[in-house]
Parts: sequence; C-alpha cells; structure tokens
Amino acid sequence: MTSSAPDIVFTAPVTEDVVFSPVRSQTAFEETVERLGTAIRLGLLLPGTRLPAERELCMKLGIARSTLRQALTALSQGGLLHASRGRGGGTFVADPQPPTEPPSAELVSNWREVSDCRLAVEVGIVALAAERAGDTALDGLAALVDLMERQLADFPAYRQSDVLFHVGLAESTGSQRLVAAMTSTQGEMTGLISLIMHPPEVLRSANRQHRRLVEALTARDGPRAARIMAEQVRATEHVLAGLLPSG
Amino acid sequence: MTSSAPDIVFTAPVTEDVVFSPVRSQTAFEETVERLGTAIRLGLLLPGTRLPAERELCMKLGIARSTLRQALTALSQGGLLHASRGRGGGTFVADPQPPTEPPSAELVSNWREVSDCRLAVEVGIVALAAERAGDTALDGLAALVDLMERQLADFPAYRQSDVLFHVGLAESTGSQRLVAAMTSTQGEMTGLISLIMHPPEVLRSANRQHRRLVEALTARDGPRAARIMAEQVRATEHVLAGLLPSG
DNA sequence: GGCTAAGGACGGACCTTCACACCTCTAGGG
DNA sequence: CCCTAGAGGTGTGAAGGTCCGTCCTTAGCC
Repeated sequence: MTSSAPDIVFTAPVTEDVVFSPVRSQTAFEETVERLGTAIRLGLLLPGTRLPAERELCMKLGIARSTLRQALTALSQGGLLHASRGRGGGTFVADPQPPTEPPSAELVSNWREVSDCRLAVEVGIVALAAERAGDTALDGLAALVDLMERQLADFPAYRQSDVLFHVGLAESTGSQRLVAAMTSTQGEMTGLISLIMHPPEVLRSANRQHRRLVEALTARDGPRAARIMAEQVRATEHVLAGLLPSG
Repeated sequence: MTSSAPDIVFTAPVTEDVVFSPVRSQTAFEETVERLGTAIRLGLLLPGTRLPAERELCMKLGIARSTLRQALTALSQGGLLHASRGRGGGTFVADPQPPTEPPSAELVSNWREVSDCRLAVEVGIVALAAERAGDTALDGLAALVDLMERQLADFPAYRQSDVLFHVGLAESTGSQRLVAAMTSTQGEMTGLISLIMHPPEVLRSANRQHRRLVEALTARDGPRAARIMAEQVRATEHVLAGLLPSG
C-alpha cells in the first residue's frame, strides 16, 4: 500500500536529529550578556546611552540584581559599558566602542546555515510587514534609506543604519518575537558581513533595493517585497560563497 | 536636519522592550520535557516508537542522565511515555495517546501574535525551500498530499499528516534551526487549530492549496509558493478572528 | 543459572541564582 | 559647608538545578 511510503520518508534522520539534538540551556547570566552585548554591538543602544538603574533593570529582565551585576561586570571588562557612581551616575554604553573582533571559525564554517536562516527570517518578516506595517513605521524606514544614501562612503555608519533598517522592518510587524529573531540573525551576520569589501557603488545599489522594498511595502505588495528581499540576501550570499569555504 | 529623525523613530520603546524583556532561561529539565512532549504530540514520534536508551539519549541531548530521567518521569506521568525494564526493554511512546487538553487561556489571548509569527515562519521557509528542496523531499511532500486526500473525513489523521507536511517543508531546506522553528510554531498552533470545525470540504480545499504549493516548489517558483502559503495561513487566521477575542 | 542490557534509585559536589542587608561614592540643594 | 538622595559596589547564606559516579532491579537470551 502506497500510503505507508510517506511515513518512511518522514521518519528520516533529519527530524530525529532535531528532536534529539543538544538542549543547551543558557544560564541567565550568559543570556543577559549576549542580549545586551548584541544590542550594543548592533547599535540598538547607542554610545552614551544610559541603561536603567540596576535595581530597575533587574526587575525588567526578571533576574536578581546580583546576576545582572555579573553580566554588567563582564560587559564592562569587555569595554562595552562603563559605570559611574554617585548621584546622577549609572551604567552607560561606552563611547569608544572596542573594535569588532573577527568572526569565530565556528561561525565562518556555518555561514551557509546562518545565511539560509537569514533568508527565511527576512523574507518571512517582509511578507508580514507588507500587511501590518503602519505609516509611521514606513516613514521611518524611508528616512533611514535617505540617511544611508548619505553614508555610502562610511561603511561602519552605513552598516549601522542598515541594521536599524532591518530591525525596524521587524518592528513594523508589531511582533516582539520577530524583532528578537531579526536582532539575533543580524548579530550573527555582522561578523560575516564585515569580511566583505564594500565600495560605495555596491552600497548604492544595495540601498536602491532598500528603496524599492519600502515602495513595495507602501503599496502593500507582499510578493514583490519578498522577491526584492530574497534577491538582496542572495546577493550577499553569492559574495560570501566566493570568499569562504563552501561549507 | 532631517537625518536625526530616524534615530528618534527607532529608539522607540518597541526595541527597548525587546532588549530589556524578561530573560527567562528554561531549565534543561523543562526544555527536555517540552522538546520531547511536542515531538510526541505532533506525531513526529509515533506511538510505539522506542526512544534511545537513557544512557545514550542523555549524551545526544547533552544533559546528565538524572536530568533526563526527571523529564522522562514527567512525561510518563503525563501518559505520553511508558517504560519497561529488563533486557529488550526501553522507553516507548505510549500507544493510547492521552486526549489533547484544550489550549491555555494565555495561548488563546496571544493567538494573533502566534499566528503572525507563523505566517513569517511558513512564508520564509517556503521561500527558501523553493531553491533548496531536493527531488526526494518534493516526492515525499507530494506523497503526503495524496495521503491527506484520503484522510479528509478523519480530522485527527489529517492534522497529523498536515504537521508532517509542514515540518517536511522545513526539513527540505536542510536547516535544523528552521525545522526547530517550524515544530515550535506548529506546536503552538495545534491548540488553536483544534478549536476550529473542519468539515471535509474545507480540508479538501486546504489540501488543494497544498498541492498547488508543491507544484510551485517543483517549478522553483518561490514567489508563487510564498503567495500560496500566505493565503493559506491568512485563511486560518480569518477563521480564528471570527471565533476568538480580537486580541 | 549466569550474562547482559536496559530502567530505577541514591548521595555528594558544584555552580547558578536569589534575596537581603549594608557600604561607598558623588552631584546638588540648603 | 554639610547633608541628602540616588546611584553603583559588596558580602553572606539559603535554595535549587545539574552533574557524576555508584549501585540496585528487572527481564530476555544463551
């Protein structure tokens, strides 16, 4: 009977690998370091920004103050934060950001998995944004495109606006989970993207895609927006494929 | 100068809410219960399936045996597993599966967030599958569509094949993370979907969409596949919107 | 009857997290 | 000049989760 065939096909090792794959539960300390660290490195928290007071922040994060302090100490030692005591003091995002360290060998070897995942996340979010994004959000995205247009010669600045653009896209869906997925994805991509040369002409062409994307979203044309995003992600992927081992 | 506008827009509370949102790390025990529990409830592990031996499984999961045993005990008490001792024994997926409990009030109130997230995940995965899915995977998906065609009158059986279809879709991308995202999403949706009536005519029309989707994937037509998937998810969403508080 | 592979049970060591109380610093007001 | 409010900095002990190693019990097979 042919009806048993699919059962066999889908009891394939792939599913089992996923079900039985390692369940690494990060500690609250580790997760806090990672959360705040990527937010800072991605520019979601700008240099000079003052974090909420420890006693307040630990409540927002749902952890004990001592645990939070472990994380803050680690980030301070890494040069991402600095604390000042006394009245009017607080914990601030460090002003001279430490240079971004080169991506780990592990990230580089997994680059295709990361990039594939990014494609799915970006396209999925764009599809949802096409029906959910409000006018305010779209205006913000358009303003960012204009800003990037003026940053073509300064890659670090451009890249930062680029991150804000993609995160803003996720925000426009109104889904906190999707924003989290996007920040996590962008965090992983940052290391890889830093490996690539970015002459202004390339950035200009990329930004043209951004503009077309916003236009498609404004027109509520989900399929077109998805196609534009897919093209852009694939373009980056092709460049990476030329630079890195095929993984 | 207008260039400062986007900064203001994107330092919006939304991002901060995400960065400073609670970081509740599940314990290894909890995560294991959830992982195995959803795999069983979704039918990824069929009744009668024998799990790997404890000493082997705890290594695969990267946890201590005592922790694993806590999880297995919890699942046994929940009626999802049963263990038999002695040589040739083992831990098996229970044969008469306990009835699915009604979805929690918390899930019902968040249904729109869940459904939005699902749209993004499904569309993103389909977009990637359109360029990655191999012939074997596509054959498997087509076989599942045929199977579902014969299960229109038996909703539980249909739904199980439906889950396998969507998970198979994720598998066809070759990305473990996306398979994990899909299983998690399907796990959340199951409770909501069980609230809806499913006359055979509705299932037949849904399955027609499945078939068109596979055709689009076979033709490597990503945009079309994404559109079909978006339509289908939205259809479910509209039904839910009619049943549940607007959330 | 013994061997063996499986689940079942226990106890101690280690680390994380937590709550609570207390100390130190510093800008700004009286 | 002092004093106070608000911020970070410190210490301690309890509680709980996780791990590891060890041993016990069951039951099929030679």
